Amino acid sequence: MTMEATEVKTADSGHAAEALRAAGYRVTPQRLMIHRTLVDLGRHVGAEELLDAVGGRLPNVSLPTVYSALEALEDAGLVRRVSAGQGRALYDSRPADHHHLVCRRCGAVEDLDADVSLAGALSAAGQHGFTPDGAEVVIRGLCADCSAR
Amino acid sequence: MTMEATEVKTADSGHAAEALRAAGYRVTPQRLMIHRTLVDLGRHVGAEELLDAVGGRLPNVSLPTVYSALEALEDAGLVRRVSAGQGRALYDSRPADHHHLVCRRCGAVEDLDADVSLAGALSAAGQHGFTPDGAEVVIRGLCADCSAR
DNA sequence: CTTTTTGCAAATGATTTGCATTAAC
DNA sequence: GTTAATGCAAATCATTTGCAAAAAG
Repeated sequence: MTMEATEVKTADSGHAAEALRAAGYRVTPQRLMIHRTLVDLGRHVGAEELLDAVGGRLPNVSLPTVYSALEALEDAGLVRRVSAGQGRALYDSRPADHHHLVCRRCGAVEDLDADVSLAGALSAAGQHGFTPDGAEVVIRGLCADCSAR
Repeated sequence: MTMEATEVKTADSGHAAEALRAAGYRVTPQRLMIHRTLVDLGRHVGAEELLDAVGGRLPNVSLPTVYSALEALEDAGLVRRVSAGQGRALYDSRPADHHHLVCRRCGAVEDLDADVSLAGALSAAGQHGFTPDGAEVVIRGLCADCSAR
């Protein structure tokens, strides 16, 4: 037996709680549920959309709480904010660097797994005095749905 | 002699006018001046900042006109909108694909010229049913100014 | 017990829209 | 002349802030 059932609600809420604590944040049911819901949705969603999904699981969660939780989760390295190009920001439950496809028609953002060597770009960035945290490829165009129409 | 001086105010306003016309837009002094000002500024600016700069050259230009002109210019392929990650969008007078450095502290966006092969990423995108228009590398981190502090 | 987080309401800031007037074509 | 673009004022939308009550450590 490697996992205690007591006090552990789901496989990775323990991990999320630890990461929050490590980053100096308090662990609250709202933060855990917002994280879990984002993971379960498995796609890039905006704050309002996420609030709707959380609403069915925890009552009385407010939009400001969603924003504040996402900020804490991002700071704790559990979530990443993606600026799609449309007004609202989207949130991604995969914190590690990966590439994105951004639809110019509908604004959808999808993950793209591809092997690209960004070493050259990173070293060029360093020569500009820039200190990189991460790098990704962003491909703009039409998503499958919008291409079909 | 390859260029007529008559009716041509600056080296590329003729090009801008043609591109606008080709995209089905009317050519107005506001659109040309907004484009020219963005080119002259030579960096990534927001709509309000651009309005301020245009204000000294053409009187009574309004913010809605700046937004509408930028939309037309983008559609005509003369300008590119860059979603920095902060609230406001920034506009770039270099329409061709190129890479960006985005500062997570101050939100500044700089151009980065580096040779990166994105062929693999583009073909992976196609396999998702995605129709790419262009691709770039985005590097997040701290710009030279923010690194220094 | 102390400090952070929450929830609500209201504020902010960027961008967009409605509409009458003006300018392109 | 027709139709699109402008300028202004007002509306909209995402996100943030202020503050009292509740919860975390």
